[in-house]
Amino acid sequence: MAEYPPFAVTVDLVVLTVRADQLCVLLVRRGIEPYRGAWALPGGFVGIDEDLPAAATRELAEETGLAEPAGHLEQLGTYGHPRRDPRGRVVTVAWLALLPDQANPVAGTDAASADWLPLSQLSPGQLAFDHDRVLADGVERARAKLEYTPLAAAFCPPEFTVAQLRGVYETVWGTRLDPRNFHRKVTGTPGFVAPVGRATEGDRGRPAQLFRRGPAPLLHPPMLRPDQTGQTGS
Amino acid sequence: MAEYPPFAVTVDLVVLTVRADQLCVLLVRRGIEPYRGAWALPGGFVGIDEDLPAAATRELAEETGLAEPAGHLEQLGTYGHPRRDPRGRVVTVAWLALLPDQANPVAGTDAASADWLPLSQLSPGQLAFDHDRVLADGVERARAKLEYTPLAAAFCPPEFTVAQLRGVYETVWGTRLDPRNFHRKVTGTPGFVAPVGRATEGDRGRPAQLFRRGPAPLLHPPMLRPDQTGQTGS
DNA sequence: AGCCATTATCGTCATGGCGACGACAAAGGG
DNA sequence: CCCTTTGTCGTCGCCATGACGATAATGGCT
Repeated sequence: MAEYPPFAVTVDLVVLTVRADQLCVLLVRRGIEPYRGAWALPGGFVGIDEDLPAAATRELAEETGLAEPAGHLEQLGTYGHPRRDPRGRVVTVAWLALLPDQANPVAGTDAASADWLPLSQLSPGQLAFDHDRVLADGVERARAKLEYTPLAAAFCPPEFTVAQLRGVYETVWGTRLDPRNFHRKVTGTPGFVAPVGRATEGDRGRPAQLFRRGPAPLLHPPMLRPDQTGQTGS
Repeated sequence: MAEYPPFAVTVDLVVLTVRADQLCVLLVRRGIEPYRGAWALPGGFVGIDEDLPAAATRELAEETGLAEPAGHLEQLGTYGHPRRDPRGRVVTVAWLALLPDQANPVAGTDAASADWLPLSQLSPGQLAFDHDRVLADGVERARAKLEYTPLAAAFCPPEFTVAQLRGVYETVWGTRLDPRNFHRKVTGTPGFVAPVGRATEGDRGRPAQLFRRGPAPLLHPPMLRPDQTGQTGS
């Protein structure tokens, strides 16, 4: 194999969460060159005997301090432009993680500091390497997957209300959804959510029923995103 | 960079086409170890200065003799189990290609012979490396994408009839679709297909209108797959 | 030529999901 | 005790869809 071009292989993570009605991404501030001082997606090199999902899970645990008990992790795509890293030929396998807002301490295991940044505060060209595009692809994937999978629940704690779930959709899609129709849709789609039997207490307004993720892997029919065709004036 | 584990990076192609009412995949017979004599997905090593999409396009051109004029090519996923290749640590970026049945000569640029094989004739464990799984993922992706994209047209020549398009769906999904409802759906979804203005001649039955691919990147609403819960007699 | 098989295309009708919205239930705060 | 807030259930009309029937336009056959 020595006759073939040697590559370095890394994993990078697009870790998304919803907190305070904002879609946020986990970013680290780079402590070394290149792009020293810039924000970047968390990630690292894959060990020579390490499987790719294992590397992604390991990095996620290192950066967030949790072993993905809840949430969701899937492969997003691979990016390998010859000059994406000035140090040499690095191919990175990007992963998308959706996590509930667990107020992670995000203790930087590495020297770099990490933090949740709202997507609305990020401007293009702000991230190191090609991470702007990776992040954009991840967000796009997340938005699309909310339509036809029950993955919105990955942003919620194990038990959640219909309103919390609706809040996830509204935040990720940037739209408003009718509470009554949303309630009908969620509770009416088989396998989307499963009732716990208990209700919230202590909040404002009428207590809400608690639910868990249902067993359905896909939403049939899908959750429809409202008409996004701008045109404010009807 | 020499301090980081060296990987070999390859691209592998899942090239699908529809011919004779069969979903077929382009496979090559391996001429060297490992897996000598076994069928495998076409692919090869990525050049040290070569971009990943460029490598995929190059391999596709080498194996099929065409520069992807029609059809569709997208990244499928990356597979990198530490022992997927006995020769060493090889990470492969798999790509999915959908092509019209152009009766490609499939002149083996490499010494290996290549051919179209119907999926129905393949049994699990028949392909080299982890290509069984890569192929399964590719087919699954293709089936899913027919639902919400106009990509079925990628299996057709530049100009095609509604019936040809329906045949693609029926073959890839393994179902039957009502010709009248399908016609209404296809011609009624904006941007799915664009009428050419001419019609076929010389075939059996009434001449059919010719269409081209429309500009829509997504199908709204999606093409629904018939209830697959049918317990067939088998 | 005439009939028929074949394929393409248009219509009709009932059903079901969804958007818009009204109504009621169940809590807390003044 | 009323009012506000939030959750849940119902109703109505529209539209896309599945299940057909009907008609149009060809080729093949006798």
